[in-house]
Amino acid sequence: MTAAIALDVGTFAALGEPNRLRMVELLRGGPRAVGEMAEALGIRQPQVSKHLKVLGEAGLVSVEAVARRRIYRLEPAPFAAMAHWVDSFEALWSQRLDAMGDVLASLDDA
Amino acid sequence: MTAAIALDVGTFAALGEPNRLRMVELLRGGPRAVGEMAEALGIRQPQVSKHLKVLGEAGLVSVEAVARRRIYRLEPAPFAAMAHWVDSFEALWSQRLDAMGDVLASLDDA
DNA sequence: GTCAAATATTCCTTGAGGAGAATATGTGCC
DNA sequence: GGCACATATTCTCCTCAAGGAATATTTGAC
Repeated sequence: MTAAIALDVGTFAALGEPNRLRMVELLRGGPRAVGEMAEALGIRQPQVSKHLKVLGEAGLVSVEAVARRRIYRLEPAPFAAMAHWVDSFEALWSQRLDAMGDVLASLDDA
Repeated sequence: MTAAIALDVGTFAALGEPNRLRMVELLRGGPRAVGEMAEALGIRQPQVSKHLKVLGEAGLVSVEAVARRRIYRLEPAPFAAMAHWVDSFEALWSQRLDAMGDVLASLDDA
């Protein structure tokens, strides 16, 4: 029995800041060094480091030192936890999607 | 082709507050009036109303007036958007889960 | 060891947001 | 119309977090 990974509020709090969400979207394309992210996002390096610290404390990213650069990558666990959590809300929209299906069908007919 | 519902940072920001997350978890069990939520969570009514306002502005809840009470319920759309978004990260952990599968298998053996 | 590149940390200022208390608004009841 | 219940709004205080600028730290190159 896989103990469901607990979802932390901190995950949402960390992602609830625009620049941090952008950073996560960027890291979605693969690991990056701090400087690359700063340039790609048009944010000053210190801010990037600070946001990475927050993301790290939330467990969303991990670091690997390569030469004098630090490569950050997304950490799967919190995302898996989020997926599990939000999927448990599926009952919320599944019934409504039935009704919405009719609407979409009628649109397809047009 | 279903136009993917855009995920808003505000969704995370709204859920990134402990009491608001608790309120969402509570509403997960069905629609509730303000007073019920206040009592169930041990939060004063004005705070509940304020948090509901934030949740409403983020599109996470909707209201229905019944007599002199206001029934709040979860709104499916943002949760569906979150589910879609977080699922797009699946590639992140799917490979690692292969490796993790071996670990889990070895644990099962023990 | 010295210098330069890459990143982290500190200090400061400012603004946003949450809690508490009081009050306003709305709505049904008689 | 007046009253009581349910909810929303306002105000104040306070804490925290984000951005900017400067600086410290680490590490590689020579």
